[in-house]
Order: sequence, then structure tokens, then C-alpha cells
Amino acid sequence: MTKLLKRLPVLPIERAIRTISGRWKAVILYHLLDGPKRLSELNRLVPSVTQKVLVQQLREMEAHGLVSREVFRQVPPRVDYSATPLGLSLEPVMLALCDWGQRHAEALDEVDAIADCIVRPVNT
Amino acid sequence: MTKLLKRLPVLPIERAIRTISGRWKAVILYHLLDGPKRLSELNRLVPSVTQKVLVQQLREMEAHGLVSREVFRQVPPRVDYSATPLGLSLEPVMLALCDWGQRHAEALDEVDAIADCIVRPVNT
DNA sequence: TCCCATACGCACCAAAAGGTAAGCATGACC
DNA sequence: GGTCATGCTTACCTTTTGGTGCGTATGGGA
Repeated sequence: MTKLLKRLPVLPIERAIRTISGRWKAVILYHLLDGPKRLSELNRLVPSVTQKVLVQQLREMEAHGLVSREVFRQVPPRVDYSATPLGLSLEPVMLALCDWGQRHAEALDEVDAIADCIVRPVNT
Repeated sequence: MTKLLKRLPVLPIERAIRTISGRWKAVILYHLLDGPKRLSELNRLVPSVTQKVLVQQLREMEAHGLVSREVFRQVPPRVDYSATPLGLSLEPVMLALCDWGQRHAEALDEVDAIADCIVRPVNT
């Protein structure tokens, strides 16, 4: 675990960017915003990510306090990953990033392949 | 220039993160928020960045539409880099990231070495 | 016994990223 | 001629990142 805990930058913006900028991290966190997920679930939700990188990124987000990991004593093995309150507090930031990303695509005339910005399902 | 223009992700949030997550990019953009800067100026403002990486990141931000570059016909050579309107539109997002970064440092008890979040000087 | 689902870990590798240490070009000035 | 300031460019290198392709462990069920 200490191997994972790379020192974060001193500058707050660099720090924030560092915590969410690894491959698949934003996607992973997006899926954890609406509840705990098992590794296998996340793998099914994000088919293109390799298990190795998925575990790696989850472990890193855990080390940075965005994600918590709960191990159940059962077989088959069960481990739930959840967004921590700190991780959840990233939602508006992620939304801002997403809105801007869409704006950026429009500005560069690349709207053809741009996706939506629903970060968390609307609770009814 | 085509060598620099790496395809941006389809997902808006990944796209946004990709445009600002390179080394020194946030710092560079921060300095451009309050007006055009020459390469040498930026180098003095951010002494730790190497010229090679500075140029590289500026060129990439230019390719992504965040930064514009104006070449003057003079000697010594003069090139001004400015934040584009699109680049300027990142300011609130950067502020959100910065606020969150500070919050993150507090949450992890690492407030000792955290910096401020003044993104652009207050116009009086 | 085998197969299943789950959650990892490891060895290896290619590509990407960032950095060091040069070099070149320009015109102006001495 | 040399020096200056500026803005690059290049070669080389190290480190980091993300991926491929295995392997291991657990208990339950057939």
C-alpha cells in the first residue's frame, strides 16, 4: 500500500487533478457515485478496462481517500468498493469538468461523438 | 503540429481532464489567465519547468484551443501566449478543482503545505 | 475429482511523459 | 568579430503508465 501512496502535489489544483486523472478513474468514480460496486460489477460496467488497471486505480483512489473497500468473508470472494464522502464531494467538480468538456467539443467542432453529462441518476 | 494533436477522449469529463492534466499545465494556464505572457516570462514565473516541457505543453494547449500564440517579427524573437476565450472559460472549473484540492488536503490532514486558491487577480 | 465465480498478483513489455544538455536561428549592439 | 536575449529544436535518457497473458486462492456444487 505504501508503494501506491505517491506524494500528492502541494498545489491544490494539481492535487485535485492528480487524484482523478489516471486512466478510467473518472469513469470508475462515476459508477461508484450511485452506490457500492463489486470488482466484477465494475468490470461489466466498463468492459474495456483490464482487471489489473481497474484494481490498480481503485487501490490508488482508496489510498487518496476517494474510495473505501469492504472485504466480506465469503466465497466466492466479495469486495465492495464505495465512494467515500470525500469522493462524493467530487461530484459537482466532475459535473463542472463534464460540462466544460462538452463545451470544448462544441468549440472545436467535435460534437459528433460527445457523450452525455449525467453524473448521478436522479433520485425520484 | 499534427504530431501534437492527439485525439481527445469521447467522454466529456475525460476530455476536460486530458486538456489540463499534463505537467505544469494548470500552473501555466493560471498565469495566462491574467494576460498574455512570453515564454521567458513564463519561465521566470515558473522556474522549475524546463523550457522544453514548457514549450511542449503550450503547444499542446494551443492545439487543444486553450491557448493562442502570437509571433512578432522582431529581434530578439518575441512570442506571446494568451488564454483563448475557451481557455478562460476554464477558470471556474479550475477554481472548483482548487477548492476541492484544499478540501482534500484537509481531509487527509495534509494542510501544512497547501497553497492558496487565488486563480486570477482581483480587478480593482 | 472438476468446474464455477470472485478477487486478486506477477512478469513482461510498449508507449507515453518528463527531464537534461546541448544546439541553432535572428538582429542589435559593441 | 563577439555578446546578448529570445524562442525554439534535437538527441538521449529515465521514469511512469497502461496493457497482455498468465497464475493463485477460496468454498460450493455436480
